[in-house]
Amino acid sequence: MLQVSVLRNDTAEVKRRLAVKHFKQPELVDTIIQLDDERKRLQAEFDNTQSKVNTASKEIGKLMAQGQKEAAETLKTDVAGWKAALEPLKEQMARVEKELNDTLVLLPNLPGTQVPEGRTPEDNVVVREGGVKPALPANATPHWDLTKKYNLIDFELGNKITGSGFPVYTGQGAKLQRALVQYFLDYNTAAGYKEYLPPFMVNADSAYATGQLPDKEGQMYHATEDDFYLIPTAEVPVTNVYRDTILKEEDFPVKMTAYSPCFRREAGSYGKDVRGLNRLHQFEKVEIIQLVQPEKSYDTLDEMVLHVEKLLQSLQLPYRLLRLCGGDMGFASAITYDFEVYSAAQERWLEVSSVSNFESFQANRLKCRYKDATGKTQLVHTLNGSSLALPRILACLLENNQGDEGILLPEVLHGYFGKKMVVAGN
RNA sequence: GGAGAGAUGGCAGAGCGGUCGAAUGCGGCGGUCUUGAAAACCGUUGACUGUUACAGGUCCGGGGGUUCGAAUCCCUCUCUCUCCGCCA
Repeated sequence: MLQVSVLRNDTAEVKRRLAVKHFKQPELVDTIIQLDDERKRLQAEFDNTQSKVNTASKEIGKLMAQGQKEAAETLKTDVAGWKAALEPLKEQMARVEKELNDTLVLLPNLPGTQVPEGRTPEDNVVVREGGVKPALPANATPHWDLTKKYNLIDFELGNKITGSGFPVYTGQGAKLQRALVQYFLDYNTAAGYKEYLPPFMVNADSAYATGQLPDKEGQMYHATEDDFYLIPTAEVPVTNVYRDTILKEEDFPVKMTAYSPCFRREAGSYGKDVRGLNRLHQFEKVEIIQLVQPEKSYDTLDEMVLHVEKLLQSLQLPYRLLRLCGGDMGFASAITYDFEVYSAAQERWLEVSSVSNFESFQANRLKCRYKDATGKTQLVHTLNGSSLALPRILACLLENNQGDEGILLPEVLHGYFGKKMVVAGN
């Protein structure tokens, strides 16, 4: 959520930047400022009256102590009049504040100046590519056949137990998942990220604080009996570690990493996008999160991008780095980089990581602040990224490394997996 | 699930319905002293809102009520702790 002060400071610039995100209702900016003016006016009026009540109440106390009953009674009559005036003011304030807040949450974060114009994924900018695409024979096997051939994943069994999009990993497949999670976590903690194992369900306050509510309500599974939401990413519970806190300078940088399963309803998805491991309702992911001072957040963003890039390099997968255009970015993000890996048998790029700087947008809802050197409290900047989402990494590892003997894994995984190759059998 | 106790400032811990945004201790910050440090002593130290600045307003787990006035009384919800039961 943006701060009203930002909107007031340079209204025209705010509208220009909202246009980059293809925000349809720039007039809401003016509405918000008007509502905020109204809020202040009502607050001032309310405060003045309340002040009279408070002063008079103290006076009554003194008069009672001195035994001046009748003077006290007179004052009580005055107070009753002021209090009657407070009631409608209170109602108006509540109404205006709700409307202000409801409108404010409709505004997406402002895109940074580096964000390219554009509407669709085609408008994203390729920053750089790395790795080497493997030379596979024309009849290379897609991962959904490889998982069957090597008995790694049983999609039909998942259908029976739960439904489509809930695969069951078996044998070598399950072990490879575990190996990847462990490798990613070790890689992150070695870089100074503190490991968390968070709850996989959150309450509405937490979902609201990171921006899943009210924007993406329909994308989360909701346990209505207890009003809990299954997390769509570890970002939600882990970022909420610092909800309602005030940090000190020496607490920075706050670096956190967490593994979690992620649950997404993915309403509206279909076709080749959902084939095999491409898009699931439950998948595994390891996330990295940082909270930093505002002036450091763009350096931190670069650092996180590099961190993920090196991880991909260590897996020896061909990848590319994209800077997302305004139309393809998330609601809360000021700038987002995506990493895609090349799925050689499908001959398409698959997104495996998304690294974003939210600036103070999330922190404002989180109420996560810090005291700067001058003693002033101000909002922190939050950033996060995937390192990494497992299913598509797995898909690429299988497809790109397939051979007659089996699937040769990158060296970094040999220790974690216990052997070099995925081979036929169970 | 049953019975009881509790929720106060960074922490610990007081708080008769009015003079309580809140004693005291610890911690933090500033100073005196010291070659430096420690100790001791003095001062200072919550958040939000609002104002050019002051003033003012709100906040003692959340919500509601009684009262001229609530941290203090009543209702309710949530959470924590102790005991019992059940349980991976």
